[in-house]
Amino acid sequence: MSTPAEHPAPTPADRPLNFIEQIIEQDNAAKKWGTWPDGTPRVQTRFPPEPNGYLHIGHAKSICLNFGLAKKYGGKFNLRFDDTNPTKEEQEYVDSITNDVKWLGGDFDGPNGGGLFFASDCFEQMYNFAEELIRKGKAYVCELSADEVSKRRGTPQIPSTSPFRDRPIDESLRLFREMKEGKHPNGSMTLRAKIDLASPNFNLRDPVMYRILHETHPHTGAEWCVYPMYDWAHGFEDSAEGITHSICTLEFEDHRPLYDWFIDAVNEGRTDDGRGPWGKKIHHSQQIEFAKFRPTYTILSKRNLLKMVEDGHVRGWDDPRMPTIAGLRRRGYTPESLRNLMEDVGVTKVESSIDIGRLENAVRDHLNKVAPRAMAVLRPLKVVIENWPEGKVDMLDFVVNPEEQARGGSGGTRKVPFSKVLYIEHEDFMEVPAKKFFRLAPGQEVRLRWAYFIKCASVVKDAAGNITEVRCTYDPATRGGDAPLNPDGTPARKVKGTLHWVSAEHAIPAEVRLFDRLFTAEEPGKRTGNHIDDLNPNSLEVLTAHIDPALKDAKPGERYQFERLGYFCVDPDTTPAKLVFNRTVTLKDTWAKVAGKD
RNA sequence: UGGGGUAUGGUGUAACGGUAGCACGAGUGACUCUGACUCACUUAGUCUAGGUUCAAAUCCUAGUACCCCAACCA
Repeated sequence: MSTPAEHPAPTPADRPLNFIEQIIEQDNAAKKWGTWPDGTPRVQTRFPPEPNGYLHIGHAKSICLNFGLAKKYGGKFNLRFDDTNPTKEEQEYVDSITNDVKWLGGDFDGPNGGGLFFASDCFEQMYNFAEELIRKGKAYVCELSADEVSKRRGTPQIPSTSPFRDRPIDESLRLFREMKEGKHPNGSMTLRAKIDLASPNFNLRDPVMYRILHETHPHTGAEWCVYPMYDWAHGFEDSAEGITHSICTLEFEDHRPLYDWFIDAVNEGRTDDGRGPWGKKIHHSQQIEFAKFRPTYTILSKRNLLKMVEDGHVRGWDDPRMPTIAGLRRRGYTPESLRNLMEDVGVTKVESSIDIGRLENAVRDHLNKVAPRAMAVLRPLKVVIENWPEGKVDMLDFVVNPEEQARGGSGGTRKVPFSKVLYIEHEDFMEVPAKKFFRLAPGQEVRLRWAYFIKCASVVKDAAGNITEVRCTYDPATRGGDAPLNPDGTPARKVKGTLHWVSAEHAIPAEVRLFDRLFTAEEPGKRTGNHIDDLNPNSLEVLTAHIDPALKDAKPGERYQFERLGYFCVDPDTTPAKLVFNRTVTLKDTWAKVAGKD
């Protein structure tokens, strides 16, 4: 199995608090948000994706952050679809997002879960609040087209204008109702908040609250033809769900005044006890912004990811080369490794980029602990053991997880067949060995992992001079891979190199997909403005490997370490007739570094 | 140009007027039946210029660099 042991994600209590935790702890100390029935200070967070694409590694940070906070402070975490724009949203995305959030551990319906929500469930209420704002003189229907609004936008110094700004309340109310009833075409009018047309913050220059969209919505069907804009809707969704800390990314920083303005506008004239002309005050959560997760050699904008899929640069949203959660999962990443990484990079307001190598390290780290080992040869070189009897098969003990063994566990063993004809990795042999190359070479002795010491006797080449076969002898006294012992118990001789191998007649074929990064530039598109120019033409290499027969019935999603090669995950393309593996990541390769220097 | 943000080793992050620390990377070595893992050591930093102070990454002043904002997207 791919996960023999459950490794809880670390919750380092000794780690210094990040700035959001500091805010929360101050709030908790002041009981700013009240308490849960059991007396714990209330903390409620949410992850609010728009269902217009697949989730990616950047979203993973937000999910881990928001869920992590709810868990740490005994609060609740909501999953909420911010589905206010039916022109872009689809059920497929709702499904994939729900799945990905759960997979990552964003347990919105577990013990720290507040539940699953849709912004569209609040449409009725939001609409009523919008009418209230009109009646309070804080919103008006504007009949400017998008183009005209743009033209009248002004500059930082010159205010925007709208000839409809001072239209009578009754007229706005009538028109807004007509908008809702479908009496006006798309784009003919909008509801705008009456804030400040001269504000240096353009978000406050009478932002649009509602636009007309005669469109079917994945969640509400044909019920509505007016849809709320993000700024108007978002604070309400938070309010309705009782969110305490509304965490978003940095680019929303100058939307915060608007976020607050809308809630304050509704609360104007309302009272705590609800005895006033407008009723009871609504909950006003606190927006907090943090910096995105930005890995190198990666694009993350949904638009560009969608284009990669549509233009066929990858095989789909879940292509193992994609930075999507679905892609990473298929590639073999574990939720634990992603959570650990997010914990590791921390939370700040500094726009920083994360070396993509840290992702690779994170998954190596976790898989090293949990992945069972196996042997597989990617690029075979035939080895014939000259002094091995024809037809003889030796079943040797193979330790399934040496890491577990090192930690005091059994590690488990299983049998692996050894016979006269073997395959080793082609690059593990050099006819003229380089400096410090302590693998197989003429006259040189190496260990075959868990098997025997072998020594290279001769090399067979084809007409073109390519090495086709290496002939070796084995030492029967080294069975199991241990050196013969001196009388005092010390090894009689040492070999520097240990190679992985498979028995040619027993090994089974499997398709193995080797991935490299999708882009060759640290910041794709920086050079030419188009990330496609930085695509790595060699991001996928497919070959047929010879693998340990014990993996014959491996199931999609299972993860293994192919010893000395890397971590591999069984791909869903696997059928009973054909195994397919994805290489998640290679092992660290110090030799490659050394060899590369010469 | 107006508004909103952010600057600490190569990277990510701590230090909240009092010894600039941690992690990753990199380098060296040890160990090793995975050139993996593990372990040890080394490496290298407060954007600039002034000022306040016994003492400044931290406070003040003036700069500089980078990011975001003028969708009926979120």
